[in-house]
Amino acid sequence: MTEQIPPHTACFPISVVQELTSLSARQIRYYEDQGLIAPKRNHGNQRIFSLEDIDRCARIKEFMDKGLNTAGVKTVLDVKKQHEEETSSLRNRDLKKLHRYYQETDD
DNA sequence: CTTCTAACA
DNA sequence: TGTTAGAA
Repeated sequence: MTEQIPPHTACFPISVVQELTSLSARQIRYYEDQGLIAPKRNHGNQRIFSLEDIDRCARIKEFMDKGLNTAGVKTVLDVKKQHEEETSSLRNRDLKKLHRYYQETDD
């Protein structure tokens, strides 16, 4: 009865996002129009957000409050994503090095 | 009652 | 961005 909710599974209505992010429904829908978020829809065409979507909304709000427009937010988010991809690929290289090291060492 | 879209006093 | 009308 204490199962956790996978961050990527969408199951929250816009009202929950409003309470958790202090954003208005208007702003949340605007973010979607601008391509900043892509929440799923249920059979009634209502938006359903995942924890990742909500977290993204909160981060978008931070930048918007700092005066960035939607284009600026897109850029920042893209740069941040690229940085994460780079660091992960670097970790993979380190893992490959370790893998080689142990293959050469253990015999 | 809640959410959606579209439009504008 | 807020708000509102009308539909779902």
